[in-house]
Amino acid sequence: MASETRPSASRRERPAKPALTREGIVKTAVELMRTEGLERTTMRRLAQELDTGAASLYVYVRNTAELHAAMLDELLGTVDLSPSRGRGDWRNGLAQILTSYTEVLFEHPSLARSALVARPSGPCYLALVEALLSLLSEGAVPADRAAWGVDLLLQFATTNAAEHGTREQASTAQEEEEVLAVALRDVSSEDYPHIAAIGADLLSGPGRDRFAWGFDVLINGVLHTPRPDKGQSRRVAEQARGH
Amino acid sequence: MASETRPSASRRERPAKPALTREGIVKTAVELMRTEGLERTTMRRLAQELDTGAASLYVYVRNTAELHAAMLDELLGTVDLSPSRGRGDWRNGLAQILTSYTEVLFEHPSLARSALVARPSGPCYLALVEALLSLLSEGAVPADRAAWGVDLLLQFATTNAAEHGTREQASTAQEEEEVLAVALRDVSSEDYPHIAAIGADLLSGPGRDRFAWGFDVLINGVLHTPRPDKGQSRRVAEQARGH
DNA sequence: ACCTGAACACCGTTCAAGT
DNA sequence: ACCTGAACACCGTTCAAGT
Repeated sequence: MASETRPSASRRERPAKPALTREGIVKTAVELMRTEGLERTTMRRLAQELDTGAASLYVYVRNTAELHAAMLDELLGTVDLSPSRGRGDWRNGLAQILTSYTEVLFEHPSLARSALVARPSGPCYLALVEALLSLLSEGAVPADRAAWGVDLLLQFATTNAAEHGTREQASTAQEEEEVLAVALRDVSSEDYPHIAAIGADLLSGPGRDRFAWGFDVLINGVLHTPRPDKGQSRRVAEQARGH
Repeated sequence: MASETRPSASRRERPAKPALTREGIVKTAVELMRTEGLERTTMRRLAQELDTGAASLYVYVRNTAELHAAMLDELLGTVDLSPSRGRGDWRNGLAQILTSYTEVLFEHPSLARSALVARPSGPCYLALVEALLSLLSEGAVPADRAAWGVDLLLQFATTNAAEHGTREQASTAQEEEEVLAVALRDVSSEDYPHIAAIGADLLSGPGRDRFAWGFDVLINGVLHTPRPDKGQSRRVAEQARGH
């Protein structure tokens, strides 16, 4: 049955076994994650996809954590940073970039989780930070607050993606959310008066609204909160720079 | 050699194999995590500690995720909620509770990570939420903002614990932080002008100061940011309550 | 230098069989 | 009802041996 289009006995349509490269490994890993999820993107499974043994991967990648970091930076390359060049509406630009960032991670919550632990430092991550800083400076946010604020914004967006997000894991998550909803509804108004009074509003609203509100809270907070330790911190920073 | 104090041949000083209970399993798991870390607190290892087979645990616990959730609630029982009863300084009380929460999770970053995914709903978690809500209401924070603000505060504290935190994993984390520090220092000031200008300040300051500043940002932000969707959200909440 | 097979030391979860 | 051993289907990582 159309056997002349099948060039070899190997799986899929890969015609010949391509030479291993770090980049090829990482790209295959991202593709595998897209189709089967991070859970199934194991060294062994990935090696199988590349028609080799798991041990071969260790020539190019130190361990699983490093692989995940490289995959994350690859993924961050798809974040839309173009709003950082639109003059005028810095606040909206920030929201757009963070929304794009969230959307990218939303499809891979487990990778978002690993981003919380292993701080990325690849080129795409740096470009993202640069874009956020440029918009904050356009908004006249003092540089010292912007330095720490970027972290807060990215932490917020990353956590959001790690918490919610799609994939099969969502079924379990939704189940747990229902357990929590029931627990909140059945709460004794004697033991937990405030919870009982607020009730369902603790969980209400679509994620989009909560994200938008949380983003505004952060921006407004940064605008209203000077860094208290300016003198000391500047000294520390200058020491780190070698002054 | 003092063989009369050794009551049986079983491991440790457990004199007789105690009956399995859910509570006993969870407590043993927490103890095991304290001594060997969450990574080694596996079903098999835990069963070994309880002198039984891994399969027996599945009578009391549905799976590993549920075990982790139960362990987390057990741990949350040690968070100091007493500042919620000190009238007057609500803001400081909030900071104290969140600091205690962070400290508890700090010793177990991997559990903090799982708290980001599997929303807890145990009694100790509810008590924590209640304490935070009571202080926010003392501070005259509008109830609708408090409802969403609690989430933001807990998310912030949990993420902080998941990111930093002690244990052996810290060595890898510190290494990655150094990689990032080098990347930031060597950044091209043409490609990344803002990063180059701010430089080391992006990573400067002790975690304590960043936490305190982040907390202030959140509180100030909540105080300055009304929820935009009041009407619709209240309607949804009332529907959920059955009005 | 790169690649491999085999091994080491583990996992979570299920299930038939026992008590 | 509770507990068990054994099995199933996997893991990450290392290492001696090959090319």
